[in-house]
Order: sequence, then C-alpha cells, then structure tokens
Amino acid sequence: MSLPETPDSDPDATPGAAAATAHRRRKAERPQELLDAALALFVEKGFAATRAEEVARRAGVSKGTLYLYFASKQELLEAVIRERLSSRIAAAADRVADHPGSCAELLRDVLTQWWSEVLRSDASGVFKLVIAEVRNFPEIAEFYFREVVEPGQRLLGAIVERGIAAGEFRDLPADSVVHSLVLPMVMLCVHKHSLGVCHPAEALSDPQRFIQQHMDLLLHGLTLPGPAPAEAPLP
Amino acid sequence: MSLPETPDSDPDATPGAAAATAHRRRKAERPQELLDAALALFVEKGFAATRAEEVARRAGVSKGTLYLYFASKQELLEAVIRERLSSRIAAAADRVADHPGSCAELLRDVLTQWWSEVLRSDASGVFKLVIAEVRNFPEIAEFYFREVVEPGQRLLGAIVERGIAAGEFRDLPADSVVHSLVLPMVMLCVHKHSLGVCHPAEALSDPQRFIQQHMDLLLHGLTLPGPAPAEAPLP
Amino acid sequence: MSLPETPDSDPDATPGAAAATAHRRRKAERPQELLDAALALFVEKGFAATRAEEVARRAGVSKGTLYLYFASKQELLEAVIRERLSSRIAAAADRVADHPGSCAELLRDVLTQWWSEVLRSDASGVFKLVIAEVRNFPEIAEFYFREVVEPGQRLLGAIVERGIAAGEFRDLPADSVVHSLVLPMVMLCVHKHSLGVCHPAEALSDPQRFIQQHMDLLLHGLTLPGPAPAEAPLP
Amino acid sequence: MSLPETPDSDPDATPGAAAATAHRRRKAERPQELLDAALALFVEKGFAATRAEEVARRAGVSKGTLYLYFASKQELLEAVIRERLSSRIAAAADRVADHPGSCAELLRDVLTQWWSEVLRSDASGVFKLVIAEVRNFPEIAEFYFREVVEPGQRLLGAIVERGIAAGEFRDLPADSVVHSLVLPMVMLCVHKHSLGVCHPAEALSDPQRFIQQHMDLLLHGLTLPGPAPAEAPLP
DNA sequence: AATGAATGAGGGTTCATTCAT
DNA sequence: AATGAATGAACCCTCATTCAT
Repeated sequence: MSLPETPDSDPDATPGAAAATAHRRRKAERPQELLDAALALFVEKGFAATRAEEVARRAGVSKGTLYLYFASKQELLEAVIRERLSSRIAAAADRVADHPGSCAELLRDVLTQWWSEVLRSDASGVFKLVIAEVRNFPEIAEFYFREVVEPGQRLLGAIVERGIAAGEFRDLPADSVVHSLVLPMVMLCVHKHSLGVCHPAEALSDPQRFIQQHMDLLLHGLTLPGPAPAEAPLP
Repeated sequence: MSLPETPDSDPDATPGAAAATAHRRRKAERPQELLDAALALFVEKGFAATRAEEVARRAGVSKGTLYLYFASKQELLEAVIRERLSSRIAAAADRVADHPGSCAELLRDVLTQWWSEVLRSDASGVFKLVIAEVRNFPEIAEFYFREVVEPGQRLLGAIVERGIAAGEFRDLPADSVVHSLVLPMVMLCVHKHSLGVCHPAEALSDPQRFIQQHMDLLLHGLTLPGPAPAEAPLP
Repeated sequence: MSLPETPDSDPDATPGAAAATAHRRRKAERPQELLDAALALFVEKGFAATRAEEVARRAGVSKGTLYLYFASKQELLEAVIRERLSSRIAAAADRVADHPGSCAELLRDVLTQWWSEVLRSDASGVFKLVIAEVRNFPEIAEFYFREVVEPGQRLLGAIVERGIAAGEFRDLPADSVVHSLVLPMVMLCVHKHSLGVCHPAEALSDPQRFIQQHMDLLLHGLTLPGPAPAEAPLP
Repeated sequence: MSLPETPDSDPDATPGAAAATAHRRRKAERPQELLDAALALFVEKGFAATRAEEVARRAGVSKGTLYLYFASKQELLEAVIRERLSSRIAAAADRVADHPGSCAELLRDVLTQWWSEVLRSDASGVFKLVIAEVRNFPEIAEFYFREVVEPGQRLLGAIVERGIAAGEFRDLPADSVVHSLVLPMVMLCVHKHSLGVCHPAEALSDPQRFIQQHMDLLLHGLTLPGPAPAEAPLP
C-alpha cells in the first residue's frame, strides 16, 4: 500500500553542516536525482525538447556533472524508462499470488490498487514518454514489451482465464478483456501528463472515481449472471 | 474555388493551357500536401525532432516554400491538428441523428464505424500528436477540447443517458461509461503510431476484432439483464 | 614554370555591383576558399587546435556555411590533404618524360624546380600537416602513400637506376639515394611552417641556396669520378 | 656513449621502513613518470588532442595529482621538451673532443652513433612534437634553438670547417653541408613517430642501413678526390 | 511563386582545472 | 600528498528562418 517513491530531493543539502561524508553520499544519490529530474522534464516537454542542462539544473548540478553519470542524453532516457518500470510489475505479481477472494475480486483489487499507485507516482509519466519516443528509439520498444506489456498481459490474462474455467466469467477472449480493462488505465496515466495539465476541469479529474466505475462496468460485463454474482457473494 | 493568380509569365503558353492548369492546381493543393507531410512526420518523430526541411521534402517542395504557406513550424503544427479533427465530429453527429435502432445498437454502430474510419485514416495519428505536444503548446489544448473532447463527450453521453432513461441501460454515471467506451479506442489510435510500429505481433494487431469484443463486453456490462437484451432482441 | 596558385580570395567580393550570377559563382568557389582557409589554419595551429568557426571566418562565411560543403571537420581535413597533393606529382612526371640532358642534370632540374615550386606554394604546409595528423587519422596515411610517397619514390628511383645502368652514377642502393636527396627537401617544407616562422634568422632562411648546395653535394657524391663528370661535361 | 635514459632505480636501501621508502621513492619519480607519459602521448596524438587525464592515467596517478607537479597542461609540454633535449648535445660534444681519426671519420662516427641513439630512444619523438607545436607555443622555439639547433650546428659546422681547412674536404658552405647531413636524420626521427607507425613496410624501415648509406654518399660528395681518401687512409 | 544558399543562435558533449575530502 | 567529483567555458554541429535570385 505504501508507495516506495523517491523522496523529494533537496537541491541545496546541508551546505556547511554534516560535511563529513557528504561528498560520497552525494555521489551515491546523484544518479537517482538525475533520473528523477530527467523523468519529470522528458514527460513534460518530450525528449527532444528537453535540454540536458535543464535536467542537470533541476537535479541541482551543473551540465558537466550529468555526463559523469550518463554517457549521453539518450542513455539517460533509456535509464529513466528502465528504472521506473522494473520493480512495479513484480509488486503486482506478489499481490496476485496471495489473494484470497474470487477472480472478480482479485481483478478489481489488483487493478484498482496497482493502477492507483502508479497514477499517484511519477512513474505514471513513463507511459506518455514511451508512447512519444518509441519510434525514435526502438530499443525502448523491446525493453518495454519484455518488462511491462508481456508480464502484465500474462498476469491479468491468467486471472481472466482462471475465472472462465471456474465458471465465474463468461467465455470471452482473455486478451481482449485484458485490453478493455487496462487501456483506459494507461490513458488515465497519459492524460494526467498531457491534457490533464492544461484542462483540469473535466470528467477525468477524479481518476479514482473513474477507476471504480470502470471496474464495476467491466466486471458486470464479464461475469456470468447466474449462480455466483462476483460483487455480492452469497453468505 | 480558384486562387487569385498572378499573370502568367510563361512566354510559350499552350492554347489550351493544360500545363498552366496543372500548375495552378498544384499551387492550390500545396497547403494540403504540406499538412499531410507534416502530420506524418510529426506523428512519427515528434514535433521537436522533425526538421522543417523534411516536411518540405516529403511534400515535394523546397524549404523556402514551406514558409510561404506557414509562418513558422509551430503554426504548421497548429494547422495540422486543426485540419484533421474538425470534420469528423460532425459526421458522427449526423449518423446519430437518423439512427433507427436501440440505444445499444446506436452506441455500437457509432463507435464501431466512426472509430474504424479514424483508425484507418491518417487522422488517427493526431491523438498521439496531441498527447505528446499539448504541454508545449497549450493553445492546442483549448482547441482540442472545444472541437473534439466536448462534442464527443456530449454526443455519446446523450445516448447513454437516453438509454438509461429508457430503461435499456443500468443507471451508471454517463461520463464514466463514455470514458470506458472511448479511452481504449483512443489508445488503439495511439498504439497504431507508437508501439504498434515496433512490435507488430501482438494482441492489438487486429484492432477490428478488439473493437467488436470491447463493444460486446461493455454493452453487456451496461445493459439491464431484464426484458430487452441488446445484442439479441426478441422477435 | 608558372605556379598555378589559387589567387587570394577576396572576402568581400563586389557587394553591390555585378550581382547577377554572384550567388551561383560564390557557391562554386566556396569549397576552394574553405579548403584554402582550412589548410592555412590546420598547418599553423594543428587540426585539433583549429576551431571550425575560425576556418569559416577566414573563408569569409559563417560557421554554418562550412557544414554545407563539408560534413565534418575531419572530412575537411581529408579534403585539404587530398586536394593539395594530387596534381603536383603528375607535373613532375611530365617534366621527366621530355628531358634532354644527363641523369644528373635531370635529377637536379626535377628536384630543384619541383621542390622550389612546392616550397613557394601553400602546398608545402601539407607535409607538416600529414606528419602531425596521420596517427590520429590513419586513412590519411594510405592516401598519402599511394599518391605521394610511392609515385615520387618510383619516379626518382628510376632516374637513379638509369644513371647507374648508364655508368653515370656509382652503384648505390637507389632507395637510400632518393631519401638522401628528398628528405631534406621535405624538412625544408616542414621548417617553413614550424620553426622557420619563429626564428627567421637562420641558415635555412635562404632555401633556394640550400637546395643548390644540397644538389651539388649529393650529385658529387653520386657520380663516378671518371669519364663523364655530370656537372662539367667536356666539350 | 652512455644513454642518459630514465634515471637509476634506487640508491637508498633502508632497514625496516620498506613501504615508506617505496612510497617516498614513488613520490620522487612521479615527475619523471608524468613526463614520460606526456611525451609518449603528445608525440602520438599531438598536444591539443591529448587529454590531461590520459597523461595522468598512463603515469599511474589521478588527474588531480598531475596538477600537483605541473601548473597546467602547457607547462607540462614545456617541461617535456626541455627535459629530453638538454643532456644529449653535451654527450655529442664530449665525443667530438677526444676523437682520434680524420674529420670524415669523426663526422661519420658522431652522426652515426648519436643519431642512432636518439632514434632508438623516446627522445626521437621530441622532433615531431616541436615541429607540430612551436607555432602555438613560441617559447618552445627559443629554447629549442638555443639548446639544440645552435649547439648542434656549431659542433658539426666546426668539424666540417676543420676538414676544409685541412684540405680533407672540398670547399663548400659548412652550414649547408651540415643541413644536408642532418636534416634526413631529423626526418628519420619524425618518420618513426608519424608515417612509420602507419605504414611499416617501406624503404625507411631499416633506418640504420639508411644512415650508413647516407653517410657514405655524403662523405663521398664532401671529400676531395685527391691525396687523402677519407674512408680508406693508406697505412 | 519557388528556390536553396546563408546565417547564427542553440544544444549536446568534452575537458582543463579546481577543491573538498 | 593524493583523489576524483564537480564545474563551466569552449567547441562541434544542427536547424529554423531569412533573403537574394
């Protein structure tokens, strides 16, 4: 439930005091600070329109320092994407493993919680970033597919198929169902970093509410009407 | 329809003036050719990463000519977006006006046909473009909202609400329902121009099938189970 | 006999007058003007220490213009070396072909005249340039060998061997003789563009005189004392 | 006769504090190691194209340490050149002082041995370095002239003039003769560090042989044919 | 109207030098 | 004395835009 987000980095950390190992400690934190800055700017302005010096300045260092940690702007982009997506899929898998309820509940919980977390965190921007930049940097595509799309697809597809096999869900193509479930979530993330910034007054302004409604609608469409209504199991 | 021409300086003008006409027609089509070229390249590489000269070359003219028609690269971007989105919304509204069937059928037909057309056409790329560039060019946001988001929302929301009022649909918040219906369609368009190019072997490789499945799932979730099942009306 | 040197380019050619085809004519001359500027600066300061903008400014154009004609600074270097060495070897070969006198006279004339021309012209700087830069740009080595070293060696070696066969010269290894003849000439060129600039008062300050003395000394060491003294044939 | 190469290893054997001694010895040798590294790299790549950090790394120290011993990269260059040229001229003068034979023999021995040593040692690279960098660092010129060119010229010029006065040599301008003798030797050194690295298969690949042939040719050209053949004195 | 040569500000990257540790 | 993280000026190269033809 707790988001392991990077705490806000302070650009002017302890100038005079506690200077003993400050030198080393800074070095250890620099890459993450640069990645955070880069993510924010790449998501906001796009990769090409972001100047390397801006990234450095936002991370509180000078232009040259950026290049001590990343060989080029492009490598920084790749690192940014890699860093933000790797850990989260595993977290979702864990949640699925030890879940008690029905398939519908499992689906609802996983999607609601996992996506809520992503949406709250900076990682949500990665979707916009990948969408905008894959065609210019095809190496990103392969990584994103291997690390994000396929595991996610597999995880959710398995739940759907289990529900079908158990007679809980209607017999529908699992891959399409997963897309119907997930694509609006991705759009929510994308929206948060594009139109959502410019036009906050809108139906997507309360994403948590939409997630709930979306799950209700989809699970209602997915479950068999008969014996075991997923959202109100008999006592 | 004809553009005001400067007097023909061609000394050996043919009597029928077929060449002159071809020339004049070229001139009239220039802006559209430039817009087409710009759309393709902006969608592919992003606005900042596309060089003005590339656009010109793809349109078959020289760099300087581009600036005869558009004052700057940014104005070209704005024209591109405006041009591709204006007409399509009206077409959808027309279809809704004289539709015979139930609300579910109406919804299915409108969504299936309208989005299929968009997905097939170049206009699908505009979604990726808007997503990637709104934050850099906020004027785009307002236009896009006024011309695309709001009309679309109003149109579909009205159908949903009519269905609810008619007892055909469950009583759900219309705005969320519309989003559940539409956001995956938008993602389909985005996908076509980003990941879909890099990784064609995938579940979204047959978008028409997905659209069908998505509509089935959503309409099943939307309709009341009782008297009038939308997808199989009693004779 | 006449040096086909590039005339001094005027950086501000005819601003108002004769503007008809000035545009095109400039374009045709630009590459040569840039090559001249680049040669002068590369020879003076070395390749790495010369800024591309300096080259452009010396050629009377802006930084960007340089890159309209040469893809990179390195390509400019390669073009500079190629351009200055190709034609001169052929000129020497011509002179050898239709020479009337003895081998000693032939040798003296070829070396004296050819090297005097090179020494007077800007091309002399190429030797310093090649010496300083081959190890950084190995492609230069192959070109220089194929186009300069080997043809020169072959040309002069053939004369020496002819002289030996005719009983005019002592029987010495021709390659070493050629080096004894030629290496001081190369050094003369190098000197002109390195130490010679800093310390003009010196024994090499009159290179023509040195060339004469060098030829006399070497030909005296080369010729057989007996029947036909090359530099003073009997009546 | 003895090569004043990198100085000796250790005069001080100490009881007990071996590590401290090693450390101290390292410290004493640091400047020389840095000079060696700098010479090698400056000769190979040129001054401007050599990074200070490369020099440090090749000497086995860190970037900062270099600046403990040399105030700037340029001062390092000057030290490199100074250090390699000072001692050798004196060695040649010694050899001349106590030489028994004729002037021709003296000339041959001095040139052959001195230049062979230089050519074998790292010092040979200094010629290339001076040639390439004097114009950027004019202070080098004065030093090089005072310490290398003039002493060498004086030394050899004196021998030649002595030979002329003794009736052993023809009456030629001594400065030109010295140049004819010496310039090819300089070129040999230069060649070793420029083209010779790229194209080893060549007539200069056996420099010792060339030196012999060059001396034979030049001394033959220099000596009077008559009473006292220099290279085969009668018993 | 169309061209394309020319410009020069701008951005990615390098590297000599400094300084806190 | 030694390190190596950090800096920022400098340089190569690009590209939106202009303008003479």
